[in-house]
Amino acid sequence: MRYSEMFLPTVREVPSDAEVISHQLMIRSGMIRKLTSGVYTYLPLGYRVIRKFEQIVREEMNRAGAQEVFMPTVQPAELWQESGRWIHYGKELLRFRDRHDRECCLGPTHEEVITDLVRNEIKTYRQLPRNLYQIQTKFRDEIRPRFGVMRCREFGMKDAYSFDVDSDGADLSYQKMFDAYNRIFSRCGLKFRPVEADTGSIGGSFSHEFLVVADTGEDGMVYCEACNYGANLEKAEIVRPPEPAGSAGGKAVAEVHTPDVRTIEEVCAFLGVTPREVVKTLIYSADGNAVAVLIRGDHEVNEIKVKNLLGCDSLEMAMEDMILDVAKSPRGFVGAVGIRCPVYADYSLIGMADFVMGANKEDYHIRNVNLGRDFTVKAFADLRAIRAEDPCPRCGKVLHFARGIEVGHVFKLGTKYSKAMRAVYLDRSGKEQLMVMGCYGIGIGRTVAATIEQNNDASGIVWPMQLAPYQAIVTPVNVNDAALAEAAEKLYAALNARGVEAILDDRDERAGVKFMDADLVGIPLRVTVGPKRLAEGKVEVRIRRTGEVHVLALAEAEEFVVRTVREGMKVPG
RNA sequence: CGGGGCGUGGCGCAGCCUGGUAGCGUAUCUGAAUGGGGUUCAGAGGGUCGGAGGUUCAAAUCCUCUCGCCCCGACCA
Repeated sequence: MRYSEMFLPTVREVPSDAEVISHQLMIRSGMIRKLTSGVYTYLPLGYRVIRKFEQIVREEMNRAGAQEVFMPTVQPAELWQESGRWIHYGKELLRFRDRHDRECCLGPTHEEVITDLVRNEIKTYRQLPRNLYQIQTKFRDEIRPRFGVMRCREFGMKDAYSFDVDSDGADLSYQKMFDAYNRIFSRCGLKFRPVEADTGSIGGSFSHEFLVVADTGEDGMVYCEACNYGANLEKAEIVRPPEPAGSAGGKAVAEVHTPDVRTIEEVCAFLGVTPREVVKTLIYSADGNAVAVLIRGDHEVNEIKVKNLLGCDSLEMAMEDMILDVAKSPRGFVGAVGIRCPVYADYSLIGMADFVMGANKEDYHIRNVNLGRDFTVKAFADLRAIRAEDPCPRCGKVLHFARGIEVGHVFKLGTKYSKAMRAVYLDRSGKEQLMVMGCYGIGIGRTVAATIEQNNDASGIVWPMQLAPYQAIVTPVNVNDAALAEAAEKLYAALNARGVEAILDDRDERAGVKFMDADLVGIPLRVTVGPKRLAEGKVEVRIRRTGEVHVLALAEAEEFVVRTVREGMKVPG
């Protein structure tokens, strides 16, 4: 492509509303433009990268035995009512009515549609397993879109759905997708980790997220280099500590007047104790019912764990009136002794004795509280957020913390949707069985953005060869010099003929401008055709990533570019 | 939705407090020179100051409402 004819508006200045590097660079390099909050247009350069990534995804999905379909964006409410998600999905589901006043939504995901298709068409175990995927636009009415294409409302997603006869089969399908995802992200040259994750609103029995390691990522993860355990912070397990040998504690309970002392810090300062000797009592409203969660003073609650333990749809900190109702005391003085709601204790309570707690009485705390003697709990569970000093739950070694961008998520759904929507088949004995499902997503635009997040420098984007919108750019230093123009033109034609996706920067611009644009846009190889070198029949090939420059005769330069591109495009066996 | 901030030529900003009819940089167009890391000079075009209403002789500036966008929390590919 000739640069002079391209629709490639690069911008020199950093856009004021772009926070993260990938967002800034996607705008500056002319990849995207915003239409409205969380909704973007891909310009030619950006769309080329998208298509390159989609191609990788298709190749790997097909290799893993999945077949491509294409489902609608507009979906009828009935299907969502059937699965139960018309109610449970929440406001991210964009709903509207058509002219006949029928309720519809824009698909934020396609479990309902695919399950409907498959239940209608697949009748026997002979037709299973099947894995169907699509690359399609999703709409999720995010509360707060941000970071450009990273978290937007309308976005491209690859979603695959597997259907198996039983749980073992589903595990196999899951593993195939897991492996395919590893290949996909590896081919993009990404540093990433698959980690155990919460299943959220999709549901199912377990899941893994693929997180691209980046400080700007919205997710936290822990991982263990010794045993390869990895988990999202939301999910990261904490092992149950051993029961203490003897029964410690046993001092008499003592009520203490603690006027206006509410927070853990205030309590500790006032009573001269450490947070490890204090137990926090947090009241939550779980689907409208009060529950108390006990946790050691120096720990934080992981609400997702609480939510999963209770199996509720909504969980929020209780309002003041609910607290007064169950604890007979305002926030800050709540304790478990005599409280009138179910009490759950984090594992950290095991082995604690003679601790401090709210007295359920305004301006009072109590000392020397002991679990079992002074109150009982409904259950002990892992309810707190993991911390740096916690050991790996699998092998006990040191855990590492990192941030990441969730680019993919694989779920073992089990029979959640097949049950709700009656997706059944006949087994060998002619008996009806529920299909066992899995679903597997990859954020297309988000992966591209994550790639930029990991591959950039002060001058701009540094594309890995497999995703580069163009692989090489031929830059005559001055197009008004006939010899330079001609040599560049010939080299450009030769590269194209040999399958290299090249740009000829034939603009009547100064060399500096062309270099800046080529670097910003991130083309992996640049061939500079200048007067001094050309007098000797030579040109320079510069490698964007390393800055390395090779001075080569024209024919050698052509060979070098072709070879480098082919190597970069190699697909791992 | 709660909290914070911003809307002024394409982009980045100043002007607003203390009303007097819009400016800087950059980009764009024309001409000339230049030609290996965003070159230089000369000239030109481009803004109902987010929108509506109000106060005033006079509003980008003050007041009210409204819309949009960004950042911090709950969502997730």
